[in-house]
Amino acid sequence: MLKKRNVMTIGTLAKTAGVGVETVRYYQRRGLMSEPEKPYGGIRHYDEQALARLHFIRASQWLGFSLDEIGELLTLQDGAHCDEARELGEQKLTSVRRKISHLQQIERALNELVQKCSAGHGDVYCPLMASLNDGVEDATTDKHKVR
Amino acid sequence: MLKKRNVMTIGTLAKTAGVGVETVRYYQRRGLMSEPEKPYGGIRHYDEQALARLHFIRASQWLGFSLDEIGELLTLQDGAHCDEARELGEQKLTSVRRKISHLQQIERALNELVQKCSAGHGDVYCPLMASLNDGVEDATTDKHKVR
DNA sequence: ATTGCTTCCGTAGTGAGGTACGGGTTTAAG
DNA sequence: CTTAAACCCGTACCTCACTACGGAAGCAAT
Repeated sequence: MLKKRNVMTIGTLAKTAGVGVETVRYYQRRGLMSEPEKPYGGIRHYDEQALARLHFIRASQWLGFSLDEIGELLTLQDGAHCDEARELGEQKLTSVRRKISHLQQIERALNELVQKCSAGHGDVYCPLMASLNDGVEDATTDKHKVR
Repeated sequence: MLKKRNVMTIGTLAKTAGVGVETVRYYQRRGLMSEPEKPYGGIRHYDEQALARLHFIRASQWLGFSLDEIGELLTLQDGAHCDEARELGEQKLTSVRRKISHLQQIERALNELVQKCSAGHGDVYCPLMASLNDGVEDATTDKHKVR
């Protein structure tokens, strides 16, 4: 007797993977997961592959890939496209590094402003506000778009 | 004769500040800028204060403040609320630091994966893909929500 | 058999920060 | 005087990743 191992409903699948039912359905609509055929009049069941797919998606998301990019990664699943996968990884790495250095600039500027505020100053005057009014002295004088 | 210095239309104002006209109008709707009274049947004009306000908003945004937070900062404009402003700055600083360290974890994980891919490996197998399938070994074994 | 939780399915709403559209008025240039 | 820009205004739409809603039907326990 073949025990169909770990057959799950969508609810169980979602809970096991730590996502919401709606999220699974959303991934299906996005084409990131397939919808299993449903036995006539009944309820779809999901197996470990579906669970693995969900894990794949969440792991990729954690690395900063968007759902569109994850769709692309999924087409490289067979392991025969390592170069393409690495390329995507490298692009993401570059963008992560850009974000880090942008945030570090902000960190420096903000830290300086907060320090100045903390160092008690005499009168009715706030260094932080003053800087916001005059333009924050961007540490590297490097103009960045906000978005 | 008083020369009303630098009276601008919304278009000039926007261009000078480097934002779109629609953006200025959007800030007005959000209550971050006031709409000057318009001379009967005519076109509103904006002065240097409006421009300064726009600079304030962009500087604050650059530091990572949301438009809601900027609204709050703007109520502290008189310089008499330095403590509150500093408090907001410190909170933002904390959140910026959290983002940086999160991104640094990602940077480490992604870098490792990309390195492994680059180090030529024999057969049809991709270390990056394998990690996505098995779960990325999060450097600090610290579970993060993706959002 | 009745209650009550799931599932199924489509559609719509959220939040952030805008951007675009369309129709009507001004104003400046030629 | 005519035309082209620029302004006014409200409303709708955009991205991203979900999340919520509502009604019908299935399934599990009492």
